[in-house]
Amino acid sequence: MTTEKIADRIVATADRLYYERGFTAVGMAELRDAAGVSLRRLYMEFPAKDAIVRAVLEKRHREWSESVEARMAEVDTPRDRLLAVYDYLADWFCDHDFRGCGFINAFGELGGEDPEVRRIVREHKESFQRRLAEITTALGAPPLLAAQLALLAEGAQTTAAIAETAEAAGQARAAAEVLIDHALGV
Amino acid sequence: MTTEKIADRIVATADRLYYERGFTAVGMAELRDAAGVSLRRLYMEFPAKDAIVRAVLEKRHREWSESVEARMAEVDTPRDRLLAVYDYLADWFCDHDFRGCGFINAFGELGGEDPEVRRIVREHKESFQRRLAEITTALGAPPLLAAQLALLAEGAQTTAAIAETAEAAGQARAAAEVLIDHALGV
DNA sequence: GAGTGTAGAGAATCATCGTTCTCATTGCAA
DNA sequence: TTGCAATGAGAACGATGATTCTCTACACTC
Repeated sequence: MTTEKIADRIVATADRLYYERGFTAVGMAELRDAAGVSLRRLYMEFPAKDAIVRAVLEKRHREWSESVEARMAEVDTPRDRLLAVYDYLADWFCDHDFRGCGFINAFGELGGEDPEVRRIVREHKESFQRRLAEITTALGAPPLLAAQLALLAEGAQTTAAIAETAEAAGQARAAAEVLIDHALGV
Repeated sequence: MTTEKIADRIVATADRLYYERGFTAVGMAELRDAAGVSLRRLYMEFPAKDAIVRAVLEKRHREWSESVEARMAEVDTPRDRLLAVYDYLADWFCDHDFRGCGFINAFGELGGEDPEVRRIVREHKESFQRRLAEITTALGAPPLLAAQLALLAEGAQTTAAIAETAEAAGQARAAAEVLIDHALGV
């Protein structure tokens, strides 16, 4: 296996473990076992645990963006593209191992001590909001709408995780429809 | 100082430290120093760190409920009571040391391993939503509205923490107005 | 086939954490 | 004053974590 493949497997394994149980709760020895590599190899691929955490967050950012983009690409109008976000959330919330937004979790757990984590999480959320703003602009709605739709998505993620139900996605979608229509003066 | 006062001071100190930096990042020795008690006294008041974490979350729940309730009591109509939530958030977000919702942070950091933390966080959020539902009912609006207003509040808290701006409160308030009016058929 | 470098397995190291223990001190009761 | 219980200060303990080191085995070069 090439060295990138190994790094990828480490990151994928770390992502799963960190997301399930938290960053601090999962040690390097457990990651080594789960990824099926030696400790030495772990430290050959990444200089320290921090670097793995960052790589995990960056991978998660790419995957989130791709998944949302794929959902949006399935529909034809800007309005439906905005609503596609909540349909994606509805599916995600049904995942057996859904445990909230990994970035919010990272922010809560590590953000107090690690400015780099804060930066990555902030950029992730900014990028999502920018994408929504592109679409609201295409709709002819103000950027305020994009910010509000983002609030609904954030709230739905934490609420679904904590309540352990998927219903927040549908509630957010319904609210989004009202806000969109109102912003368009319907 | 009486033993309850000491326990209170320990909990208040722990709350501040845990909220600022995270639960795992703050050890018992640091808490001992900051609270100005002996390690022995710490363990006389609480059997283990878990118990302090739980006491912190329970105190935070009482304070949140009281603060929101106080804001609601300042206004006269159910509609204004709902909107008072976002005014409270707007003030809170301006706090120099605001770092998001302590319950969401606890859920992200400890929820993966500690079912008791999950339970406390879930009950906190349920209680908030129940309170909103009482008011939407008084307004003659369906429970769906309460859930949607809660999503906005949750989203605003995480967004304000991550973006390090207070503007999410105003955005959520404006969205809430639209949703309330729509629910009432205005 | 001998020699060299690379990597795996896991022991060793060093720090830190939660928790308990020791012991000297203090406040108080008889 | 003497004896006793309670407490503070902090050392000790056992576990665990991140990181590094050792040593062995194997693959590849000449």
